[in-house]
Amino acid sequence: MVSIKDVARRAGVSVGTVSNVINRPSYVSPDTRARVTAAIDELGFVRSESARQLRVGRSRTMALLVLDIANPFFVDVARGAERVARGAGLGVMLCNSGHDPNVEAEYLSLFAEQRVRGALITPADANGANVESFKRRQIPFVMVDRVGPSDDVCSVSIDDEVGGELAVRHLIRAGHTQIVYANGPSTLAQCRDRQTGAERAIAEAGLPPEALTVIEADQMTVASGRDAGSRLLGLASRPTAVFCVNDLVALGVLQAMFAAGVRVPDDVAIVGYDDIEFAAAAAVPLTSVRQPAFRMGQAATELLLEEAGDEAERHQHRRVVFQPELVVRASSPASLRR
Amino acid sequence: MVSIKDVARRAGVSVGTVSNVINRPSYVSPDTRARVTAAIDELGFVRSESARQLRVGRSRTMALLVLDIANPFFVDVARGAERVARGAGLGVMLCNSGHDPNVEAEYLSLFAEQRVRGALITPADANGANVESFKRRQIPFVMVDRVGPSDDVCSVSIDDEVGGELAVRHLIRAGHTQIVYANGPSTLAQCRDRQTGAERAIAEAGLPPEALTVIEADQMTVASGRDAGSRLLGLASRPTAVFCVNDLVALGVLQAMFAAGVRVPDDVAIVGYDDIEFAAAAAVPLTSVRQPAFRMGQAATELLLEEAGDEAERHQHRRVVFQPELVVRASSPASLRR
DNA sequence: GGAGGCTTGTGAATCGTTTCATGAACCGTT
DNA sequence: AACGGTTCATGAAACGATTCACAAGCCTCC
Repeated sequence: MVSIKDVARRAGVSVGTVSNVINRPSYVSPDTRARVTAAIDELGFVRSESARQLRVGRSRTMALLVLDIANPFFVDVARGAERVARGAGLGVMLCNSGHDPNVEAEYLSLFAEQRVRGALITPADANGANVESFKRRQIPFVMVDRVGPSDDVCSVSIDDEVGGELAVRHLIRAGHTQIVYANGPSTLAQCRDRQTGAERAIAEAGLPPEALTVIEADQMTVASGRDAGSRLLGLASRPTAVFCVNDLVALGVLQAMFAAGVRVPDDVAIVGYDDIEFAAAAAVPLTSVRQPAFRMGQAATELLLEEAGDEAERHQHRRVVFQPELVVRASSPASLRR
Repeated sequence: MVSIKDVARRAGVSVGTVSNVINRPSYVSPDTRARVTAAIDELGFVRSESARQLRVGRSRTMALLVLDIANPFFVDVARGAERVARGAGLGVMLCNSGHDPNVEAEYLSLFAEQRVRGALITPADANGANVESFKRRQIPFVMVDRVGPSDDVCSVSIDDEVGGELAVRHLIRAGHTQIVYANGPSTLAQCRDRQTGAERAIAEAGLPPEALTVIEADQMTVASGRDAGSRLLGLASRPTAVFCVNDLVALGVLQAMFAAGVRVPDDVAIVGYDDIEFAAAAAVPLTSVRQPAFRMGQAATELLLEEAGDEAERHQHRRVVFQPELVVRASSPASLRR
C-alpha cells in the first residue's frame, strides 16, 4: 500500500509538504504542488483515513441506527439524513437493529470504537439501557422518532397524538360512528399515543367511548394487518371504518377486505399512518397520516452536526416535534356514501 | 478520551499487557487480567478502531453500495449481506448511490480511504468507469445483480432471461395470446434480458412475435407503472395479460386497472418481478418472479470474505448465477376464465 | 546446582498521517 | 550591508493501538 512517504520520495519533497498539498494547497508553490500531484497520480496514492483520524482525533462518518430497514418510513429518514450528511462532507453508516436490543448494543459499541462523529438512534430497547450506557461514551447523538427521556438529549419526533386525532376526526366528519383502531403492540409509545389521539377525537365529537373498538396486532407488518382485518370482520357489530397504526397494517387490512369481498371504501373506509410510497400505490389509494420522515432525518442530522460541531459547548439540547398531516385518498372519502 | 496507556497506568501494568488482556486473554495470568479489566471498566475505556486499524493494516467493515435503497429488493440484498457480515465480525456500511454515477464515485473513493475490507457494488454507471478505477485500488469487491464485464471480477446475479421466460410461459399456459411486456429503460441489461426471455417463451410456444407488445416505462417505479397502465389501456387491441419488469411497475399497472374499472385478474392478468413484500400485500396478491435477493446478498458477501480472507491468493473469481422462481398468486390464475 | 523449559510481563518499534516550530531563501528598504 | 518581512519547505513529535524479541522468575529433571 503506497503511503505519503512514497509520494514524498517520488516527488523529491518532505512528507509535510505532501500533506500540505492535500490539505492546504495554497501553502505550497505551484510547481512543487504540480510535482506532488503528479506523483500522487502516478503511484495511485489514497490517503489512509484511519491514520488521519488517529492524528486528528475525529472521524468523518456518522451512524444511523434504525429499527427496521424494511420499513419505508425509516428509509425516508435515512435519505433525509444522508442528504444533510453528504452536504457536510460526512459519510453515513446505516445500520439496522431489527428491534433487537442485542444487535443494538453491538452496533452502539461498534460506533464507539469507530469514534463516529455522532449517531442518530431509533432505540430498540424499551427501558433505554443501551442508550443510557452509550451516553457515557461522550459521543453526540440524537434520538429519532422518540422523545428523549430527559432533557440532556436531543430528539426529533412526531406528535403521534395529533396524528391519531387527525385520522379519527376525519372519519367522524365523514359520518362514521363505529370505528376500529387496529393498533400495534401497546408497549410502543407510538401506538399508545396514536390511540390516545383517537380517543380524544371520539370524545371531542361527543361520541361514546364504545364508538372506538381497539384490536391489537402483535407486529406492525402486512401479515399482522391481514390477520387483524379478518378478526375485525368477525366483530359483532361490523365497523364502517378502520384506522390503522401504520400503512403496512392498513395494506394488510385492505387485502383482507378484498379477499372477503368487502368493498373499500364503500363498505369499510381505511386510514393508514406513515404515508409510505406504497400507500398511494395501493389498488385503492390509501388515506394516510403523513409523517415528514425525510425532513425528520434532515432535522435530526442538523441537530447532530450542531452538537458535534465547533460551537458544541453552547449547544442546547432540544426536542423537535414535527406535526403530522392527513393525506386524504380514495380509501376514505370525505363523506359517507352508502 | 481515555487510551490504553491510562488503563495501563491505572492497573499498574504495561500497555502491552493491556493489549494482551483485550486480544489474547489466555496470555495473561488471571489476577492481572482481573486488575486490567477492572481498570477498563472504571475508566470506561473503549479501544480506538482507527489506531487498531492503522497498526493491523485492515479494517473490520465492509461496504455495500446499492442503486436504490427505496427498492425493497435491495433492502433484502442488504439484509442478506449484513447477516453474513455480522457472523464474520464485520460491520456493514450501507450506502445508496441513487443511480447517480457521481455519488457512486464519491462513495467508492470514500471506501478506498477507509480501506474497507471489501465492497459489494451494484454499479450505477453504464460504462463501468467507476468500477474500473476502483479495481485499481486493490480492494476486493463483488458485483451484485450484474455479471462482471470480464472474468477478473466476482459477481452474483440472477438469470433474467429465465425469469422473463418463466413469466410469459406461465401466461401462455393460462391461455393468453395477447400479452404486453411493460419494460423499464432498455439501457439496463436486466430489462433487455427479461425481454429476451419473454420473446423466447413466445417463440417456443409457436406464437407470432406480434403476440408480445412491448411498452417502455422511463423509470421502474409505481408512478411510471401507473402511466404505463393507462397507456396500455389505450392500445388498439386490448391485451389480456401484462408482464411487468418489476413489482413497482406492476403495482402501478394494477392501480391503473382499478381506476379504470378493469378487473384483475378477470379482465387482465398481471405478473410482476422481484416478489417484494408488497407484491403479496397488494389488494390482489401479485404473481411475481421471485429473485432470491436475501440469498444473493449472502452469497455475495461469502465470495467477498473469501476474496478478502487469508487464502485470498488461491481465490478464483467466480460468477454465481441464481435461478429465479415463479410465485403464482391471485393476479394471474393458472387458467384463463372469461 | 546448573541446564532447559514454561509462564508472565515488559518496552520499544511500528503503522500513516497532521501539525508546528524552525529555518532557508529571497525580496525590497534603509 | 544589514534588516525585517514573506514565502516555502523541512523534520520531528505526536495520535493509540499491536506485536515481538527479550527477560525475570519459577519449576523440573538429571
